[in-house]
Amino acid sequence: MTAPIRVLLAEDQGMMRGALALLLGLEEDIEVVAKVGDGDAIVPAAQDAGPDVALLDIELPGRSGLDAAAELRAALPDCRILILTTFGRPGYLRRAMESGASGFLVKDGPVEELAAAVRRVLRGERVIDPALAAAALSAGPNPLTRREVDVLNAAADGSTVAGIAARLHLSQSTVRNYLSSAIGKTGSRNRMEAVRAARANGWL
Amino acid sequence: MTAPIRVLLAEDQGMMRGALALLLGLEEDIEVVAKVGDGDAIVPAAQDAGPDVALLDIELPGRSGLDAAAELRAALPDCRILILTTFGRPGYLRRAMESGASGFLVKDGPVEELAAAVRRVLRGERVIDPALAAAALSAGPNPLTRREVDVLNAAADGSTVAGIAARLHLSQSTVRNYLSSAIGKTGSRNRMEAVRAARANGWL
DNA sequence: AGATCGGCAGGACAAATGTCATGAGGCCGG
DNA sequence: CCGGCCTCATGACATTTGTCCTGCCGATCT
Repeated sequence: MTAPIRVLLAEDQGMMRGALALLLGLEEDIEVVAKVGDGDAIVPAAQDAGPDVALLDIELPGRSGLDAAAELRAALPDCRILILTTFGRPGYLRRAMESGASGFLVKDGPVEELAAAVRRVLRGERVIDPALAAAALSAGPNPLTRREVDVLNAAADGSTVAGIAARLHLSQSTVRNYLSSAIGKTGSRNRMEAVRAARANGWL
Repeated sequence: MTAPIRVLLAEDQGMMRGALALLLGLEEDIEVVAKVGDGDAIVPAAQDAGPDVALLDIELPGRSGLDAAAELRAALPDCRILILTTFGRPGYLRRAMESGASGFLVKDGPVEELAAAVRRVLRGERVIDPALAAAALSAGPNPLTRREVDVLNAAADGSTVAGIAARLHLSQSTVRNYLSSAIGKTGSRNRMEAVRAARANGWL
């Protein structure tokens, strides 16, 4: 028998993290060598543990799993990356692929998929839900500019135009222009809808 | 050895559901007799399987775990209810207790807590994070009226006043009054903040 | 060099939103 | 039976928001 597959697990929910770690550990050929609950801890932990596969959640405290994936790719080129997320948003899948991930799993679907995906990814295969891939392609790329994303993010918590302008060091006019164009691009009628639409597409 | 503890598991995320079921099944004295991913399926499944403990997520498709808890309490008075949720919101805890739950667990914290909580609940103990209980008490009860909650919920997706009024069969003036008072009660400056604040407190 | 795009800003205008005062009816507890 | 609360509704008002147009700058592509 060959050496077990070394897996790094990044997931913020403690119970989920523990459960997945235990499950993967039950597999004969898999060993969880690092468990992390914070996005900023991913790269250091990986450099320390040297995993073969990194299993990354997207929504994490600190930097997101997608951002961490890009850095991990640079720091440990031989480590395969498998994104594991709650939300099968088209933009997430797109960004995951651009960040050099080898696979993209949603947290629905059976647990058995997980170990199977880890093995397939290590073999060099890509693991992507075909329906999700189709959705990502048909949705097209993110139409929002950097600043539009910034402004939507700043607006997401209910800040007023003045507050957003202050936070981003912009004039109120500029903020309203960005908001207006973001609303237009998302086909919405106001910021709330725009934020929701952009979120649903994984554009934030 | 006595008969194993019969557990019903309601959780919408397939991977989480499968992982928890497997983990609980590993315990010698616990048997998962029903797995459910939809709030409306809880009571029927419970009547079918006759569990000793029901482990319920709150955010579910169909009716929420809190609503299901109340019905379950009426249908199977001997079944203990343990709420398992992502969000430790004061209002959730309060409503859980009012619905007759015996315990309230957040999905952070170690997995080992879970089996331990199941056993303790069956023994008649209450399982509640003390810090969370304190927060729930200090936060006080939900200050929003039924209609204010309705209107906030309807506003949460970015609908305009006209849309909300149509959906709730109210006049636009009434909707604006409810919004205004909800904004006042939550200490917010607009609906977005009000929705966020109410959500954070578990008032929706 | 010219065209295009993104970032930034101002002004003017219409529409939506939030506030307030006021008042009707219903229901409950003291 | 009265006071208090909730529901529902108007109208008037100030503020905020969203739209549109104009303009400037720098980067990039052709």
